[in-house]
Amino acid sequence: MNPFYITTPIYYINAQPHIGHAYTTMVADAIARSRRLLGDDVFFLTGTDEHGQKVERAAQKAGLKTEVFAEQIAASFRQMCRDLNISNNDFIRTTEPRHHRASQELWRRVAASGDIYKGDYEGWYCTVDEIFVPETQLVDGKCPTCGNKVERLKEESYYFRLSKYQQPLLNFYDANPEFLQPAFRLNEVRAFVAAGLQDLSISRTSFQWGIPVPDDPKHVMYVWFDALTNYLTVLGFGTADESRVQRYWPVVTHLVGKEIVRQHALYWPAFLMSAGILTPRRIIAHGWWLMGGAKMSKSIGNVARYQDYAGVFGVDALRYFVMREMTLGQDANFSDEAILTRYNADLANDLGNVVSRTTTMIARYCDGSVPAAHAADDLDRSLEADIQKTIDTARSGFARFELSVALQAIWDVLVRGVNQYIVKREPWRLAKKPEDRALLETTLYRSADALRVIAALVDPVMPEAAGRIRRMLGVPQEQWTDLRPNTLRAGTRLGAIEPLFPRIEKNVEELRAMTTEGEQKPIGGAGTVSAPGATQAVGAGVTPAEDNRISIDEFMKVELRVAKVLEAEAVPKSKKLVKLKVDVGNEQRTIVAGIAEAYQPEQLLGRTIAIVFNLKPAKLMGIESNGMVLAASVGDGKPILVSFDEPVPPGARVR
RNA sequence: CGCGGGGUGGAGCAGUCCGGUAGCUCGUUGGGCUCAUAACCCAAAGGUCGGGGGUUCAAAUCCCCCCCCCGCAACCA
Repeated sequence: MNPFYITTPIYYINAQPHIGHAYTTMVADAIARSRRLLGDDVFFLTGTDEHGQKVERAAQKAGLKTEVFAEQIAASFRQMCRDLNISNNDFIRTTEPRHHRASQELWRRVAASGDIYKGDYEGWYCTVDEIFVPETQLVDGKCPTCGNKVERLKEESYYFRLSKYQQPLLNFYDANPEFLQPAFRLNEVRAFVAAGLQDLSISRTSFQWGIPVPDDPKHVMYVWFDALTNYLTVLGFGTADESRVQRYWPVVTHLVGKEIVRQHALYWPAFLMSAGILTPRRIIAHGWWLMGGAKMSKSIGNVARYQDYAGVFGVDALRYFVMREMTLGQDANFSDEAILTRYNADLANDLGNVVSRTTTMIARYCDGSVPAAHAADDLDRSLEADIQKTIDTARSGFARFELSVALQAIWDVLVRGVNQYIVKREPWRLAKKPEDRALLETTLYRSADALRVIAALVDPVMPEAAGRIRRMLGVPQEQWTDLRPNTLRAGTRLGAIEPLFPRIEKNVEELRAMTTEGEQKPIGGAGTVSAPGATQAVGAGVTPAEDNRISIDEFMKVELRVAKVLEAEAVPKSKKLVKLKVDVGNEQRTIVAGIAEAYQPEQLLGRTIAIVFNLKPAKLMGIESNGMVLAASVGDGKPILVSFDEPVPPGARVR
């Protein structure tokens, strides 16, 4: 058996699992299942990434010991695997002893090649994103990515000589054009590497929640050094028995989201080259699910919960939807409308119905057992050719990770093909004439045989539904290696007939109400730390998390005042900024506001607005801003200024 | 000249690497069928493939220029 090793990223435990985690995991599962059906010896890994300052702090905030906090969130990821029928062979947690051992072993091997040295690191550190932010990238002293405060850190740090690997990496990319898919991602990474690489800081002394550096335990490893190693940990790397490393590592495929391509396609091969370990065979980078064309984000509140959709449509339907709808590498839209349409059209009307009509006719006309086929005519031969063609197309589609292509082929040729075949033969008419008996039996045999093939081909994507089709037909699970037409045995007794995917007769509004239930009540379960606000309507139903509340005293520190706009002009070369001069009663001041996309400068003249009065000054595009205008931010990002119904004098306090 | 993605019938997409009658799903319209989950089957309408130029016997596809949308970064206090 050929070995095959597939991984998901290990998921960082700063958040509950959502549709993005679910997507990656379901795709990896479908790939793993397809390989098993092709006869490969598959090892499929997922897990959780649990170290870092962010986790340490989140635990403190939740009032839990870090270990307990980590255990709770990890449990919800394990639960996700159960919920989604994931067939992983192992589940790694980076806090496990085996992983500490493996990470330290990798460190030692890298150190042994002379690629680790000790230095000092001083810089601005964002604890949310766990990165040092270059001075030039700070946005008014805050993290450009997440907008949170950064901290000045100076600490002793070990460095990895990443710069040494610039040329080896470029050579590696050139020699392995298939290493990273889709191809344009490799171009991006290549461009990044070609621009020059800085050595990478790979240890921290500023927190404890991590894996100690060998022989220098006051350092813990930088989270990515530790995290990436997980893919080797589970194979027994650094133990006495590395036979599974020998077997599976050369054939590894890392499935990742596009946001972590750099870590996997750049840092990881560099670490491995340094340690004298084979670089990964293949990295597949998928796109993101967008909600209404916009990025999913907690602040907009448009994060989809996989539980809601699995609850309404079933796990198999959710799996089918995400794999059919998204083209590998591209972003795609997740919407109630789209999943409802796919469900009813593809699963209920096409697949479910063809199973229903075929089994019903066999029950009615043939007493519930599969009849024998008789002489084949052109129509039969054409169907048989289509079945063979679909088997080939689907197998190669799965092998290339093009799940949507494979599924499309199954539907275009087979599911609809069988419907066409049935309509052309009109078995209900044949059943009325005894002299047509042979043709009737042939028709029903071939239809049922096609369903057997369909069940086998959709098995990786919809294992549960495939099983139900097989039970209705009375056939066992089959490997793809010997899958071919006409192997259904005549005389097979059908099982009980049941609707495979009942139509869902709901309109989009009803559906939306069902899929947004998550906002009304906490999810429950051990892993719940804070309720992710899953809401569709922007701003609706947003409730502050329990531990985000502040006291009245804290609020009163913020001095809000009424101001009147005296002058307004666009900031040159800027897309979002407007420079305002405002009257705040007893003084005038300049404020730079990021509202140019929503307001023309002349629209602002003379307006009465609300500002934060006691904000520290900040420089934006070289202009000092003294204060901040208040505006509502809505889903599409266009701010709407706060205004007053009655005239109010500039300088009045707002509270 | 910041990096990248995208612009294909009403909607959502495939096709673009390796030129060869423009394809799929949903929707719309008309017809057929009654085994089946008011499902299924057939047919039709609907596109100058963002715009312009070039290469070619032939361009959605290759080359050049331009426009628009979306991420990221620069500029959301």
